Amino acid sequence: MTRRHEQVDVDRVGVNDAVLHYLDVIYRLTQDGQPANTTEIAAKLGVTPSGASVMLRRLAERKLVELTPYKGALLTPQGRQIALRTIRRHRLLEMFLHKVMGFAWDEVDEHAHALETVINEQFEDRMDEMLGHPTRCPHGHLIPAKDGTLPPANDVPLLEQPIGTTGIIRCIDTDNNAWLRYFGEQGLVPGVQVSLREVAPYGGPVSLETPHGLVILGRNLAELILIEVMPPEAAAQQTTPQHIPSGQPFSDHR
Amino acid sequence: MTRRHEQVDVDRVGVNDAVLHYLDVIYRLTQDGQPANTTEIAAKLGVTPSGASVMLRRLAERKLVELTPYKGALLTPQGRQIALRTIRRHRLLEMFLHKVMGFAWDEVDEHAHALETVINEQFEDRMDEMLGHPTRCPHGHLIPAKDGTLPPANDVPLLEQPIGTTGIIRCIDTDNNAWLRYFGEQGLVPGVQVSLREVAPYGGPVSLETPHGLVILGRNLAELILIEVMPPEAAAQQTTPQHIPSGQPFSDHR
DNA sequence: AGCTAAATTTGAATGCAGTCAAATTCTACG
DNA sequence: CGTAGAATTTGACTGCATTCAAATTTAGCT
Repeated sequence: MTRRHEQVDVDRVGVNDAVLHYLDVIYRLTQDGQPANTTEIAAKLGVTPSGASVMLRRLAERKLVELTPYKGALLTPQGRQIALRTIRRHRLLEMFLHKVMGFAWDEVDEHAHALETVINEQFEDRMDEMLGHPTRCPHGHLIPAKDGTLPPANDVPLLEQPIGTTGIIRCIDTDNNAWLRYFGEQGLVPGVQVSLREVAPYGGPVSLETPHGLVILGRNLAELILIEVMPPEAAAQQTTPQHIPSGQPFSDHR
Repeated sequence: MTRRHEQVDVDRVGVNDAVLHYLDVIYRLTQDGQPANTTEIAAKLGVTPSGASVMLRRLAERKLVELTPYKGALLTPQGRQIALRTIRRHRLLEMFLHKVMGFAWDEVDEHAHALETVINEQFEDRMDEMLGHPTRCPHGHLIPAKDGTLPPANDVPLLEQPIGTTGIIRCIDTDNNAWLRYFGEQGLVPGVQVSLREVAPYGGPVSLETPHGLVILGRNLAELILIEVMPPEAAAQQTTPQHIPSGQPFSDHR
């Protein structure tokens, strides 16, 4: 009966599936620093705004969110801690589903979502161990450490770089599975080297050079690519990708 | 939106976590053909008998159990189908947790229980495939096939055999984790060859010969061992086990 | 500043799984 | 065969997440 010293006493009554999903969604919506508004939260969770409103009040009573009525919700440090734990589990699960079980990267989110609130610490740790303590999910999002800190990263949006920039794709920042599948088909996955060739004006398409050839992407998709910029010298010589994760990491199934 | 042709339309509204756990428990309690009584069901689920009583009425309304008030509950064919699906998922999960993730056989039930109502068909199929379509869980219980049939088996209780009988352990029929751990320590796991040496009278201890030597077990534990009897000729020569699953299938962890 | 439209909250209600206490039914035994 | 004690069900209630409809607040525009 000794109390384990986790950061937050998550086992306290009242932190259940629903609460975890709310905190998860609020975390994602507040990453820009702005409070998450009720309608957005409701939409992400597939409930009505009135339902979300009621639930937000409950979360505020439990000191998991800081709620300014009619304005929006931010996470308290406690709420953030719990959210980060769920997100850690979600992303570890995605990695596990992809690397160990061979699910495609556009399939893992659905499964991980169902499992993230159900697995326990032992399961979490075992996945982490099996995967060699990964720092990113298959899409490239950072996996929070157990203490709630995020590993360092210097990802920048590809489209915010000057023409001619070369870098390694670090993240495809979307949860749209159809788009993910398309990115995969184009060879645009984390670890692959890309160079920004051309950006057509007035929201027009974007030309990228990849090891597999030239790729033309709509602006909306290209915006989702985050890279780590390579210094020009390094960019000049190296042309092979080092990693090639993809929708199909193994060979024998699906 | 085409409707998949599963046996039972489980996706119909009203089959949720709680229902699945009830059906699972009722299935186990009615395997002897006798109706499961309310108090037993309640105890297995950790709820009060009154709560279970109410839920049983609901399950009867949904035609998942056949309820005779004050007598007990049996599963309808529909209910059995759904229960078997959950049990299949539970046992596949146990196998997965043990073989793929390296959990000890006394740890897998807890995790599998949490996950069994959450995973979907795709996940189930993927595990099945990865494991090579196993027919038994780590403890030796049969894994129902997708169509709800049980694979053939000729397991018999070791203690119902005459002294001198030799066989292969097929199942350790308990969900008591402490006992499972002890069985594992004694080398009494599915696949291992045992011979029944001696049964002390008046409920006394039982002596077994295993590849690792002589084991003395209490009657209550020995009763849980199911074997497949070997013909005497075969029993005479072969002394090495062929399988050796155990709490620790891998070498590099835990 | 006023007004309208959108966002948000409130209030009343629902469905579900559970509790407790009281009433009912069953069963086994003298 | 009657009755005590156990098992079971019923009834009234709770907590939670949800819904819908109505009320309220906010924000944008002229």
